[in-house]
Amino acid sequence: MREPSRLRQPVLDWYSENARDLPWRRPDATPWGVLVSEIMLQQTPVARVLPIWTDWMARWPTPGHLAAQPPGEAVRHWGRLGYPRRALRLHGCAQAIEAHHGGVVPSDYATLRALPGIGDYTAAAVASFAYGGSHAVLDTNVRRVLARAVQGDEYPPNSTTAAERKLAEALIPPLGAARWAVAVMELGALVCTARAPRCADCPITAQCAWRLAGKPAYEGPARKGQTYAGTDRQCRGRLLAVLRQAHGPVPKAALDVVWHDPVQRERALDGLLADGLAEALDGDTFQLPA
DNA sequence: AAGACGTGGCG
DNA sequence: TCGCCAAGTCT
Repeated sequence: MREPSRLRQPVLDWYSENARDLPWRRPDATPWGVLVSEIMLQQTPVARVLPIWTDWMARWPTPGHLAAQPPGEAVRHWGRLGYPRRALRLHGCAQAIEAHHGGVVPSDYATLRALPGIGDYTAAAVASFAYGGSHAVLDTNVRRVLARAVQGDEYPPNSTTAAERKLAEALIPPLGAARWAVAVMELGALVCTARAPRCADCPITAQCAWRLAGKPAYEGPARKGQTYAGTDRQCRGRLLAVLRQAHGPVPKAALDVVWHDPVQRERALDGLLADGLAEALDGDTFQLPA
């Protein structure tokens, strides 16, 4: 990018006019609120996160509040957000923050990155959005916008490459890195979408390499389609739903009725136990982890 | 390093 | 209808 500002300024101006009013973006949002939102937003649409986040923050307004609860309560109030191991990891974050960081969400990337469930993206996002840090924030939205606008490809590579990271870092403005990061993400989420991009509403359509090339179809390897019906994942979801709603010990018979195949059912239950999402009181009774 | 890991809405 | 996709992380 010879002139990063050719890309940045229009996106920043667009964001000023089109940013959604999300609670974790408001001035009164705490670093804890930002961290909670980022974990919840992993692979999960904003609309589904909103009500869970609101309930969660009212219930546990600080890491200390959550850390004082058994992990099963985090899993219970995670509801049907999906990927419930995130609830366990968020609980782990709260405990680590209490035990090792004085109850304060860390502000530097490396410390955040060491917390459970916090990878490259989330560490960069929390450091940027909660503390105004300057990092390359590479999520699926940003990767797609850069793939199109700069590389001229419809989609980014299947996994993040060094080239993508280098490009993202080159685009970080000297001032206002966090606002730039959230602005590109928002553009990817609202306009430069995966399926049917709204190029007519795009602030950088004039300089978008992909559009200028005539929107050539994606050529890379097919992205892995995720099946769900009939999988262990679906089975685990059914079993965990029973435990979540139970508010107490659940006899095995109550789990047996939600999945027909006993082999798969046993495997899924063992998986939940191994993951710490459930625990056995005895051989025949189960509950969320206390 | 490919695959596991939830769930539901949309085109 | 049904496959694709959503602010990824971990092993």
